[in-house]
This record gives sequence, structure tokens and C-alpha cells, in this order.
Amino acid sequence: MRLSGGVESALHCCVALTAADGPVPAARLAELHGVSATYLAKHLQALSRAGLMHSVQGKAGGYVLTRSPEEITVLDVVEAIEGPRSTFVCTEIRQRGPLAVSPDDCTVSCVIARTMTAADRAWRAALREVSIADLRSAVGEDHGVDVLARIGDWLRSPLP
Amino acid sequence: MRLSGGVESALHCCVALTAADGPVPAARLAELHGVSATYLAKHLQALSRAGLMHSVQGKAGGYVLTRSPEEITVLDVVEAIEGPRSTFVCTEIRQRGPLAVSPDDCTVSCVIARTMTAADRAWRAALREVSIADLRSAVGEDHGVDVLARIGDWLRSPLP
DNA sequence: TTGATTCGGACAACATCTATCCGAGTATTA
DNA sequence: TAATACTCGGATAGATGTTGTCCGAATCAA
Ligand code: SF4
Ligand code: SF4
Repeated sequence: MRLSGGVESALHCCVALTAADGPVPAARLAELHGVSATYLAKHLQALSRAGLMHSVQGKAGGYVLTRSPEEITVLDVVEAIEGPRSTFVCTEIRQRGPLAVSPDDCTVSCVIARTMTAADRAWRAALREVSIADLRSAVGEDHGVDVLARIGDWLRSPLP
Repeated sequence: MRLSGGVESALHCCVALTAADGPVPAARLAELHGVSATYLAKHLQALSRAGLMHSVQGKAGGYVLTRSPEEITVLDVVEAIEGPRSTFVCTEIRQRGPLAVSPDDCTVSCVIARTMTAADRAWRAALREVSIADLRSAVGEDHGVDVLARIGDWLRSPLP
């Protein structure tokens, strides 16, 4: 029950992309964050499949956010990386064993599944409340308002 | 990011134990639920280590709940199986790369970690609201009030 | 004292996550 | 226009954690 580490990288990349005007290659984002370039590319592909960003191929290509930062929630990123499946999967234990209840009495999911699903929804609701724009402004408050500008400049600067 | 399947079995066992007066062996609980006996034993050991139930060895031994069902929450069971660690682990990406922030500016956890931790707390809070007693009463409402009595009778009946 | 029965932790098989590689495709540019 | 350099994309191995199993040590009833 550990969240994939790629979620953290993906969120950082989304925030960094808000500071860039043009497309940014995956290799550049990986160097900025000090992570594996090839592995980060895999996660960026997942974000692209989910429609959060679209890729531009060719010499000056890279990734660009499709929507405005206010329209992308943390939940969108998490579900793009982890998949939309719920954390709890029911195996219908109540229909097994010597005292199994008949499938006719299982029209509604049982109380255990209901409890787990409710908790899962609460988790997702908390993630949906925060947008990439919120993250960006909070980063500005924590580390100075010019940190985004510095990131933008570094992304535009040519590689040595 | 899938919850361990053992959580489901463990919760069912806790509810079943509220219907039994004396200790119940792991093998009996496994047969009742139609799951692997040796694997269920592993999870019951975890619950025992967490102090939710205590084991009685010997001929008429088994597992007994230590507290009343009202005093055991679903969160207690989940944390006993999954471990108390948070779902999100921070790797301090902001301290890496060419624009790394100095550790002096990292006295407080960053906004991404704060968001993830808040969502994790919401998930745990939802699980803490439901007790084993709540599950038991809900099972009675869903499948008839006598289902608990039938489970208790079956647990007491001798093996063929 | 005997003996059957139980738990407890140590041991493989499987799945998932992590990390990597090279080919397909496109805008640049001479 | 044709060569070219750069990009993404999915297919491919390795590490980690989960699932499932086994047998020995301890315990209580007879
Ligand atoms: S969690 Fe609920 S629905 Fe799933 S097997 Fe258990 S009783 Fe059935
Ligand atoms: S910026 Fe936040 S989530 Fe990212 S590494 Fe730093 S503390 Fe962790």
C-alpha cells in the first residue's frame, strides 16, 4: 500500500511546466529534478495518455500542458499514474464457505466494501481540492516568488 | 497502490469472532470464509502483534478479541495488516538538480507532501469512524439478525 | 506423562513497481 | 527538397513487495 514514487516526479513536472512557455523535453525535466530520464519519460507518457499534457515531436519538441493550471487537480495526476482503479478490491468472501449467503442477497455491496469505498472517496476528494495552480503559488510562498522565474529561465537556457 | 487483500479477510474474522464466546482456531476461521488457512494465519499473527486479539495455545486454543467490538476500529485492522507507514513517501526532489534549494530552506515539508499527507489523514479518519461493532450490526441488517447466531453456532460445532 | 492441537516465524512463487533500451516519427536547416 | 538531428513511444530486464506455503516450538487437555 505505497503510492508509486512516480507521482511525486509527475507533480513536480507539472509545476515546472507552468513556468515554461514552449515545449520542454523529458530529458530536460529529468535533469532539473535529478531523476532518471528514461523512467520519467514513462510517467510523462502516462500523463500524455490521460490528456493532461500533449507531446510535440521533432527538434524543438517536448511536453506542454493542455489545460490551464487551475483546471488540473492533483487527483488527475495521481489517477493518470496509478490508474483509476479503487484501492480496495472486493473478492466476495461472503459468498464462500459453508455459511455462504446466496448471490440473490448480494444485490448491494456489503458494509466492509462500503466502508472502504467511502474512505477511498474521502481520499480522492481531498486530492481533488488542490490544483496545480495551488501548488505553484504555495511553492512561491515557501521558497520565494522568484523561484518559478528561475525555473523558467533555466528551462529556456541552452544545454552546454 | 492496491490495498492488501488480507485486510478483507481480517475484517471478516473480527466480525466472526464477536459471535464466538471462546477461542477460535485460525483453521476454523479460514474454512468459514473459504480462504487459505496458512495465509490467513499470517494475517492473524499480525493482528495479534498489534494487540487487537491475543492467542491461546494448546488443544482448545485459538484467537480471542482483546477489546470490545466498540473499541476496535477498521483503521486499527488496516494499520495492523498494512503497517502504520503513510501511503506517500517524500524523496526530497527539491534538494536535487541544478536548482536545488538548500536544506536550510526545507525546515517545513513542501506543499506536495502536505497535500498528500492531508489526503492520507482524511482516508484514515474515515476508517476510524467505523468500528467492528458497527460492521456487525450492519451485517445483521443486510442479511438478517440471525446470521451472527448461525456463525456462532457453526464455530462452536465440532469438526466432522 | 502423554499426546494432540495450536501458534509462530522462516521459506518459495508470484505480481507489481522501477529502471532501461532502441526504433518510429517530425520540425529544423542547409 | 533531402539530409539531419532531435523528440516521443512502446517493448524489454531488474528490484522490491505481496501472496501463498511449510514445518518446528510451545501450550493446554486428558
Ligand atoms: S468485503 Fe463485503 S462484499 Fe467483499 S467479500 Fe467481504 S463481505 Fe463480501
Ligand atoms: S518538493 Fe515536496 S514532495 Fe517533492 S521531494 Fe520535496 S518535500 Fe518531497
